[in-house]
This record gives sequence, C-alpha cells and structure tokens, in this order.
Amino acid sequence: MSNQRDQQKQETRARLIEAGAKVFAERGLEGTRIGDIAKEAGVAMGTLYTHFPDKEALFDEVMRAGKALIIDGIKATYELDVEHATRDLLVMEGVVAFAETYGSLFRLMLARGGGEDPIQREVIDAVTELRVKEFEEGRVVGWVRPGQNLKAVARCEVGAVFHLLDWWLDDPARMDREELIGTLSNFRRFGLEGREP
Amino acid sequence: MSNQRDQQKQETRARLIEAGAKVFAERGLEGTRIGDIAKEAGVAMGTLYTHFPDKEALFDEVMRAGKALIIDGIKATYELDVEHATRDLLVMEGVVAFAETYGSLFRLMLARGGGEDPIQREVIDAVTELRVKEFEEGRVVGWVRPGQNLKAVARCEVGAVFHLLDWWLDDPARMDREELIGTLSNFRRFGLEGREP
Amino acid sequence: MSNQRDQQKQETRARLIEAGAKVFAERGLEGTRIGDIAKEAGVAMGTLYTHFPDKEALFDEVMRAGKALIIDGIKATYELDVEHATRDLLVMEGVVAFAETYGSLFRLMLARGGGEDPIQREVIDAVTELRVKEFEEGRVVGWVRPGQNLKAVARCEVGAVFHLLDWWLDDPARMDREELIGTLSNFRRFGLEGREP
Amino acid sequence: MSNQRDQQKQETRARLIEAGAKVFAERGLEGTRIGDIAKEAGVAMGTLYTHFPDKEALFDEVMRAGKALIIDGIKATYELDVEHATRDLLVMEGVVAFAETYGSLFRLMLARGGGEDPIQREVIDAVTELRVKEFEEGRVVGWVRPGQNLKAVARCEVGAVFHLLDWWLDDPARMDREELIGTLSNFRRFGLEGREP
DNA sequence: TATGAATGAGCATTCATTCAT
DNA sequence: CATGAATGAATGCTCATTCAT
Repeated sequence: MSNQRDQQKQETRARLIEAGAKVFAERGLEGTRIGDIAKEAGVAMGTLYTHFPDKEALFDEVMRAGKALIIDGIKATYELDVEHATRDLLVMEGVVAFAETYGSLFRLMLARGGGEDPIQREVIDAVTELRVKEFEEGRVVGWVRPGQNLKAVARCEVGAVFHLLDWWLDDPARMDREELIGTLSNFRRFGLEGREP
Repeated sequence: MSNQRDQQKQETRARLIEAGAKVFAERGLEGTRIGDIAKEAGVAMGTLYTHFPDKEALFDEVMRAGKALIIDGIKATYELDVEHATRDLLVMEGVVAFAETYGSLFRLMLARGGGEDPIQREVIDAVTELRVKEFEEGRVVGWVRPGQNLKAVARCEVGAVFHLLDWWLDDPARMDREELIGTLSNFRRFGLEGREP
Repeated sequence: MSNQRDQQKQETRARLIEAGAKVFAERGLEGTRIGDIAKEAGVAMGTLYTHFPDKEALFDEVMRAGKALIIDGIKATYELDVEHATRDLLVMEGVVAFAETYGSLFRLMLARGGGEDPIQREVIDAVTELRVKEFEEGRVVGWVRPGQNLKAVARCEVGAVFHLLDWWLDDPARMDREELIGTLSNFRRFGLEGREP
Repeated sequence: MSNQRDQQKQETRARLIEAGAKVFAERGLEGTRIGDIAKEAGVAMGTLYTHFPDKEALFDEVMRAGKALIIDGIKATYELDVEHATRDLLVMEGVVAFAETYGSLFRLMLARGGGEDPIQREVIDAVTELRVKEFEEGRVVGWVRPGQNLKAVARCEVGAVFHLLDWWLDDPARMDREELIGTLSNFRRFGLEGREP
C-alpha cells in the first residue's frame, strides 16, 4: 500500500503533537492559538484538522503522550531490584530529570496539576496511584509508619515533590541538584521534624 | 458629603469583587466572561468598567482580597500563645476551614498555585514566607530537624498541604475532617517514615 | 429673582462652550469624548446635559459662537472707511490673527471646512457670502476684472486663503507674517501670472 | 502554484479596497463601521482582517491607492508636449474629471484635505510638490510673476482649486463644466484683479 | 492529504446618555 | 441645578473551524 504516504502522515501527526506540547505547555489550553501550533509544526492550520477533530483533541493527545512518558519512567525505576531507599532516590532523580527536560510541560501536567481538563487530573491520579502501590509494599515490609491513610499520604507526597520542583524550576540556581534531591527525599520520608526509626 | 452615594458605590464594588471571586475561581482568568461576572453581581457590563480599568484589574483585586484573607488568617493563629504542636493543628484547621469555605477560590489561589499571573505567585510566596519564619523559630527552639534548607522545606510543606486539600475537596466523603487534619499534620511533621524524636 | 443663580448658570454654560471649542477643535466631533469636555470645563458629565440636549447640540453651539466671532471680525473691517487695497490687507491681517489665536478651531471651522456637519458648511458659506458682497462692490467700482462668476471666484479665494494658512500653521517658521500676508493678498488679487492693471 | 487561489485572494483584497474607498469617503475614518465595508465588499467581517491588520491599515491602503491615481493622472498630463496655457487647461480638466468620478473620495483626500491621518496630508503634499515643480519651470520660462514664494503660492492654488470643486460637487448645476474650468484656470492665473501680462 | 482564505459567533471594551441623590 | 454611578447598545477585533482547490 501507500506506505510512503502513511509514513508521512504519521510524521506530520508526531510533529503536531510535539509542537502542541511545546505551545500548550507555554500558554495553557485557552491561551494557545491553533495557528501557533501549526506554525511551530510547520504545517497549515487546516492540516491540524485532518489529524484531530478539534483543539481539545490535540490537547488530550499531548497529555496522553506526556502521561505515558512519566508513568513509564516511574515504572522503569520500579523494575530495578534495589533496596527501598535507593529506589526512592532513583525515582526522585527521574522526576527531577523529567522536570528539567520538559520544563513547562512538567508544570502544565504535574506541578499545577489538575487543571480544568479531566485528562490533566488523570495524569496526576495515575502518578499517585503508582505511589500508593509502592507505599502498600512499604507497609508490608515495614518502612512505612503504621496508621496512615496511604491514598491521602500519597497526595501529600506528590504535592510536596511537584511544588518544590515548580519553585526550583523558576530559578535552578536556588539549589544544586544534590541538595534538591536530598530535600525531596528527606521531606517525604521524615517531614520537618521526624527522625529515622 | 455624598455619603449615601459613596456607600452605594462601595457596595457595588464589593459585589463585583465577590462575583469575580466566584466566577474567576470556577473558570479561571481566561475562561471567565466579563458578562458572567456582571450578571452574577447584578449590574450592567459597563458598570464593571467604572470600578476597574479592565478584566485583569478586577482579577488582581480579587487575588489581593483573597491573599489578605489567607494571610490574616494564618497570622491570627500565630498570635496565640500556645505550644508548637497545638498551634500547628490550629493552622491546619484554619487552612481546612478556608478551603471548605472558599472551595474553588482556594484552588485558584493556592492548590493550583502560581498560575501565569504574577499576583497568583505572590499569594503562595507570601504563605511560604510565613511558614519559613515559623520554621526558623522552630529551629531555634529545637523542634525542626537540623540540616534542612528551610525555604525548600517550606515549599514542600505548602505543596503537600494544598494538594491534599485539593484532592479532598473533590469528594469530602473521602475522609472526615479529623483524619484529614491528622494526615496533614503528621505528614508535614514526620513524613512517610519518620518517628517522633 | 435668583439672579445670582442665573448668572452662575450662564457662566457654566460659557465654560462648557469654551471647553467644547478646545476639545472639538483638537479632536473633531467624533473623536471628542463628552467626558473630556466636562473635565476641561471642570464640571460633571451630567451637567453638560442640563445645558445641551446632546453632544451635537453643544457642537453646534460651539460652531455658532465661532461663526459669530469670525463674521463679526470681517464685518468690523468692512466698516472702516479706507480704500480697497488697504482694507484688503486689513481683512487678511484679521484672518491671520484669528488663525493664530484659535489654531485648531480655525482648522475645524474654516481650513478643512465643511466637515460632515451642516453647521460647518454654514460657517464657510457665510464667509464666502461676505466676500461675494465685497466683490460686487468691487465690480461696480472697477477693481474686479470683468466677466467673472463672483460666487465661484469667492470660493476660490476662500480656499486659497484658508489652505495656505492651514499649511502655515503647521510650521509658522515657514514664512514671517509679512510675507504670509503679502502672498495671500497678491495671490488672491493677481494669481500666479497676473499683473496689476 | 496556487495561481487560482492567489488570484481569488487578490480579487477579494481589491474588492475590500474599493468598498473601503466608498464607505470611508462617505463617512470618514471614525464614522465608518468595519461591518459596512465588509457588507459592501460582500465578505465576512473576519475576511477584512486576513488582508489588513486593522481598520486604519485598510484606510491607509485606500489613501495610497487614491494618491497613486491622482498623482499619475497629473503626471500624465505633464508628459504632453504642449504649451503652458493648454497644459494648464488639461490639468484642470483632469482634476475636474477626477472629482466628478470619485466624488466623495475626492473630498476626503483633497478638498477637505489633510485630515488627522498623516497619510491624508501626504496626498495633498504630493500634489502641491508637483505644482511647485511646474511653477519653477514657469519661472524660468517667464510665465510666473517674479518675486513669489512658490511653495506658498502652490498651497494657494491647490486650496483654490479644490475648494471650488468641493462647492461645485454639492450642486453641479451651479456651473457648466466649461465655466468651471474657465474659472479655475483664470483665478489661478490672474486672481480676482490681475490682467494678462 | 494538505492548504490557507474565508467564515462568523463571540468577546472585551467604549461612551453617550440617564436618573436617583 | 449639579452630580457621577450606572446603563447597555454598539464596535473593533479574535480565532476555532470549514471547505474549495
């Protein structure tokens, strides 16, 4: 079949998603102009509508792609057979790397998470869910302090981590990566006052 | 002088700010229609422009009013002469009460904090600053674990608290208030793993 | 009767007309904001409507006042018992003085004469009419070249004089007053090529 | 390439300029409603904005087109190798023809010349400049009376001609074309009193 | 499939005018 | 009579979406 043509089409689609990620991240769903995405992707405005029914559909696609990226990154860390504290650092490192690489997209999807669009909530919900599972294992093994509502605690952790990163991204000179990761790790493990058991 | 007139004017202005708080909170700056605010306030669209130069000016005013409300609430708690752990609970109770009362405005200003508008960052920055001061005292007194970057830790705390509340507001049946406040307090004090010193 | 109050009222009215003259002259009928006139006159916007039914009525009043000023000035010159060429110079001097004093009002009423408003045409028609009468006398006495349609010629003269002044007002350094008046006088008497009879 | 498409676009653009010329001429820059131009051109309002950034840009374009028409017309007459008086008549005939054909556009651009917009001044300045050059040649050849400031005199001529035409257009029954042209020519050559040298 | 000119509903803002005080 | 807050129709401009080429 017209494999050549099909490949072209997929490439155009990919370019649109990438362009969308960039522009949506910078200006949000409402602030983004369809024309800016088209220009960024180097195609005509009409082309966008041969790939997606409307603006929001492209937005969802961008979110979906971002979600996959994040979730896969975290899951990959879970596969490793290392002890709890090490894995914890690896997860934090992965999140910091994602924030550094994707900057404003990270903000759009996670830090100012849960915008009006349901898909945005979906992303942060999925991340939280992963953390809950991790914590459940931790409860079994014993490194989780007993008597906690894990879903709620996972929300706290997610909020703490993403908000610190949001702040740090504004001016990365605020802390070096090592201190950043240390702070993230320590706060989520021991809070402000806690001591290692 | 025209005291009657002046009072009327201030009342209209107040109605506009209140209406703005409601509609902006529900739909954000860009998503809000001037006409909806006017309808909510029960005045003509033009009236809005006799009180504020444009949409954004009203938005700023709403943010400023909200900021005052939040900051004053927290500060009031600080005045009390109680011991650290008690005050901590009181602060959390205050924040929960604010979130319950103002719902979507709380989200707009704090939970999804730091939208594009500088004024939004200002609010969450101010709250964080207040926390940093509290922590500095705690360091002196000794209830803060040594060796922490307090500014960074304050960001974590703020992120944790506001994000849990954001999630809770979606469905308050998730936890009763007591458990909510307990979770907030414990997480920010001891994290996921820490023990009381 | 309340003579005091009546006097006050007339003064307010006069202030409004003067303010109107200034603002209308600078910005035209459509470009003028009622509020600017009120501010210039130092009264509230509503006050304007106790003196004039609407914006256009004030505009007409301003035009009417300006018209009287111009026509009276020209007529005064006609009263003088001097010979034709002298009077001619005096008329030109009067017009130049008016243009210098009233600047943009002169433009509004004469130089860019005959805007959309009928009252504007009225002013320039009146001036032309005066000139026609003068020329008719000149025809009798003999200083007008025979065989001319005086109404048409008066239009030419008015156009020539007012347009040169319009140009001159842009940058009065272009010519000194003497040269200006000389040019006006000579052109309207002898055109570009004519010689003194 | 998309020659068909491109041609369509140019046609739409031309229709907008033509419609703009008509409506602007009738109602001026401020008095014109964008919607009226669109309706006149038979396109949607939005279409106007795919061709011009805003109302004023279309206005400028209309002025520019009109300016070219006028200047080219006058210049064409200058190319002819005829004697001075003949050419003079031809120029007047050209101007009258333009005024007859374009009516209100002629008024907007020339007769009430030099509206607020710089582009309007530009048109009348260009015409004047052309006349100055003509006069400079006339001075060399000898048909210009010596001792005149040619720039100033050109302003007088332009004012005289355009104002008479403005008046005549109100009611062309006032004079037949021959008398009109004769008056224009005679006045600008000999003024009210001058004699042929 | 890609294009981009055309569309037109939608929106923020302006401003002449009114009217309760 | 003077005031100026309130009014709301009117307007310029935007932008997601369509569709002829």
